[in-house]
Amino acid sequence: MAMEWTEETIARLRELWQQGLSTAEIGRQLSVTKNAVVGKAHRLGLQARPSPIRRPPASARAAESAGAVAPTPEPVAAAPAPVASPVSPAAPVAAAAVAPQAAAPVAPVMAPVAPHVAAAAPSVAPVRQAEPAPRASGRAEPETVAEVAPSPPVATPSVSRPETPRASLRAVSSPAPRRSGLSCCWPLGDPGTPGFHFCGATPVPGKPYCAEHAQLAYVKLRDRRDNVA
DNA sequence: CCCTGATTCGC
DNA sequence: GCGAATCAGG
Repeated sequence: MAMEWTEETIARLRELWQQGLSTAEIGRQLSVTKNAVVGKAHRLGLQARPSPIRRPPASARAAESAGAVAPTPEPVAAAPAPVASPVSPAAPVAAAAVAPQAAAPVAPVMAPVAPHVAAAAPSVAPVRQAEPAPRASGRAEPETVAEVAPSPPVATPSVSRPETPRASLRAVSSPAPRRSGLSCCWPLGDPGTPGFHFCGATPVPGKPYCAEHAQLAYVKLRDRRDNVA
């Protein structure tokens, strides 16, 4: 079954994507695979993030496998093309925001809406709710940044919810790019069931959620490998 | 191994 | 349009 990309879902995708969450993380929150997220992001024309890899152009591989003839490599007027880095002209910002997983040395903190540029800068708030165990296990915590997660209003209606009532941190002054402007896209109910719907309340400016759900949405939690869905 | 994101291509 | 499969780098 193909995912039904509703306006709300797309809004969430956009929001999460822009927050700099990994595709996999976004996928978890949306209950789709990272592939779906990436694929959709592309189709939506969302700005590509610094890719860890570079792949040879399709044309190159196609030509190579298609008989290895390649009589006319460059159809256009020469122009050796400087190539260099495939990075977009908007480099300054993007470049500064690489490696989200190499971010915060210790406690990830909040930074709810901060563009992942800010997230990459460990210099943010000193963290008051210091997490005792940095999970010291060899490698550094990949899950950093501002991990936001809907306390599973989605899914798992039949199972219990071991939710820790640890809500805090509300997103306040944050110059997030205004989007939404329509209705709160906080999911309510079980996706796929008749009762499922989105909140629909008036969102706070700059966020896709209403005031109440924004508080729920921007809660930091460090590991949610597989709750939800 | 784990992770990441990008692209391809059958559906 | 969708996303699994695949690729490729860290």
